Amino acid sequence: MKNLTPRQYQILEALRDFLNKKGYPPTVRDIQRACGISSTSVVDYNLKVLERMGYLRRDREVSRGIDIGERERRTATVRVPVAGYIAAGEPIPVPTPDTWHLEASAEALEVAEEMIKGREEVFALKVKGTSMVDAYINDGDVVLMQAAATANDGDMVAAWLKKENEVTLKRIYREGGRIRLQPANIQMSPLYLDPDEVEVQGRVIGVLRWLD
Amino acid sequence: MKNLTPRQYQILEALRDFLNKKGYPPTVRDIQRACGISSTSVVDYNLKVLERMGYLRRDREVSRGIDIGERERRTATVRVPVAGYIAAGEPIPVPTPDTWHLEASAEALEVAEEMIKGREEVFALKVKGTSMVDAYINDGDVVLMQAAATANDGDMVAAWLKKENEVTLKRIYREGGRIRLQPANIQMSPLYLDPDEVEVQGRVIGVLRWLD
DNA sequence: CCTCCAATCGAACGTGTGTTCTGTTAATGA
DNA sequence: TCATTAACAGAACACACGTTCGATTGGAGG
Repeated sequence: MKNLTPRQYQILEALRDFLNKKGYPPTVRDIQRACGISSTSVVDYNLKVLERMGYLRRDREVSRGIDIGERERRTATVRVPVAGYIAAGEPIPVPTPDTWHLEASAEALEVAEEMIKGREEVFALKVKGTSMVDAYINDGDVVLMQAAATANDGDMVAAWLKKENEVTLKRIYREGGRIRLQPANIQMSPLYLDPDEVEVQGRVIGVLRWLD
Repeated sequence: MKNLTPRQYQILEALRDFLNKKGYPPTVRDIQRACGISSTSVVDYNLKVLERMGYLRRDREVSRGIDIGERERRTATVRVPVAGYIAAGEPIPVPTPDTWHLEASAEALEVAEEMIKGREEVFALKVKGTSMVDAYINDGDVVLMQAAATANDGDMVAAWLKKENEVTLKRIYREGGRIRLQPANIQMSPLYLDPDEVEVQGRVIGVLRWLD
């Protein structure tokens, strides 16, 4: 996304503040006052820029006719079930459609919408052990996954290596009749395997780490 | 709560509809049109009644100054300013109270409350380069920091090494008159330094990583 | 019959508010 | 050096919009 100028950011902040506090959008002059701008035309000018950039929607000739996207107004957070642990020596516990909504008792995680970006069937796994360090993932980290049996070239996936009896997180590439698994750590060498030796268990969306 | 007359119910419905559709509240005349009422004063009259009954809040003399209480703003999510980049060769740009809500952060990040846990003065930095790999942090990751000039033993901190002219992320321990900086990677050896060679720039709260 | 009052209507008033127009300034590039 | 453009200032315009006021209607209660 494009960078905002300080003024644009300032106006967006003022907009959100006003909306939060009052419950309805500000007028051009409300924004002008909040930002210490000396002319309404400056506000109008920047609002037009922000609209062109997609940060908001305006209705012309309408007082307070500013609409910040739904995304920003509502709870931008999603509950993600924690399906279990991910470790080197065992396949990851991918939730099935049956178990998917039975997660009431199980653990869940509150994740910002920004992390998920509207994806469905997302779950989380806690990393056990240090076998993922070549993906810069440490013991105790949380991995966000999307259930998927297939993946596109370049996707970071959880791959079950049947022969080695081991799960690993690597970027996947199809090359000729083989599959290349590329570690995030570029100093490490890729793995070349036959398609029937690898089973994609899910796509890796992101990584979360807490430090206390 | 008391029963609504058909007219009041009708007006409330029109209000919600408009708000959902447009993103901002309607004017008196918008409601009038939507309800097929022939006078604005009728709308005004009924809005006053509804306000007295607590169904909404109005700001007088303000166009579209209607606030339905329904928009509950439970912030299970927190906006965190992105202060800039963190790289090996330069100190991190810690926001000062002046720049906190201003130009320094042209960007912001939506983060789940769970990540912050109520902490104040939290900001984010984008990692540039691979100098933090010994903390399992890769190029492009986002580090959540809490502004702090001091730290407790065991805290993960952003430490500015004056002699080396370099910032690093390590756990800090005071041992005797010296300071031990312990990499997250236990295979790497700790650094021992004099207190005046180290400047704590902030505490590391967490790490975020997106994979696309 | 009457009064009382909630609910509505139509019109008018004053100002809040989006918009536009004319300039000015600073930065950029040919 | 001049032309171009983004960003801003100040003033003015037109009308959208909240408010108010007088009048009417219809029902409830005496």
